[in-house]
Amino acid sequence: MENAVTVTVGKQVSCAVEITLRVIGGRWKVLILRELFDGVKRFGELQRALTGITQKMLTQQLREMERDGIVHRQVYAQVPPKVEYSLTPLGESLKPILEEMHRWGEKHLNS
Amino acid sequence: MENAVTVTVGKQVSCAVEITLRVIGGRWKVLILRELFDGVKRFGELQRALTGITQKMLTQQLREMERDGIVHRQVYAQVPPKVEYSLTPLGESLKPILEEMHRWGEKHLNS
DNA sequence: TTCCATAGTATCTTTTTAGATAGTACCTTA
DNA sequence: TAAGGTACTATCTAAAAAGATACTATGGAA
Repeated sequence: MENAVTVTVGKQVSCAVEITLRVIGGRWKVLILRELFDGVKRFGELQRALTGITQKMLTQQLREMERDGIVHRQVYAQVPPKVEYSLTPLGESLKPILEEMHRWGEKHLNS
Repeated sequence: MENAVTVTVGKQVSCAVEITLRVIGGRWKVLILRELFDGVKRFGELQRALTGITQKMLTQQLREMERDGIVHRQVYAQVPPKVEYSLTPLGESLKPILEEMHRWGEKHLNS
């Protein structure tokens, strides 16, 4: 958290915390992560679990998470299509953060 | 992180993690927090430290953080005005999360 | 032949978030 | 009398994120 680790300035990142925030930020990513901490899931399973998400949003978020290296996408050459999503080791390494955030959120609720 | 702690559904929060994300999310809050982990700061000091932030944004973010109970606002009845901002104990309790996020962000940079 | 399931794309609209810019109040000092 | 310093508020605009809706491909089953 020291200023020494500052990276870039301006429109860019000025603290490494911002990188993490970009990776897990937004309305859906933490919820997707929660599902995937459970294990491998298919596209449709995720969609059913995340009530309210549109296909477009789910696809878009999963693509970003893949690009960020936290989600692995496994396509099976079948019809109808089958695609499985899972966490990469980097994705798994977010778990302590999410757990801390979860505890904090609960505490905040009752205060 | 268990589904048991789920709170509300729909437009509302479905996991406690989302609460934390709301409190620290956005472009500026983590940076403001970083400044305040350093100690008490005046409005102008914060503005100078956060290169690029507008007064409106700084005021707005600080108000939200105050409403969320993580920032304390101390007004001195002087002219010209003097207002000091500091973290509440609840605000301080975010430090472990931000530290974890910082470590993760750094690791992600070099990978 | 038509329908179904799955995992998408493609557009368009709405909502949210952020930024730019100008104006305010008040006492002190020059 | 005018300017300065501090911490704002008020509008308006731009950009980003999210949402709604419709469309696609493919092979097997009815």
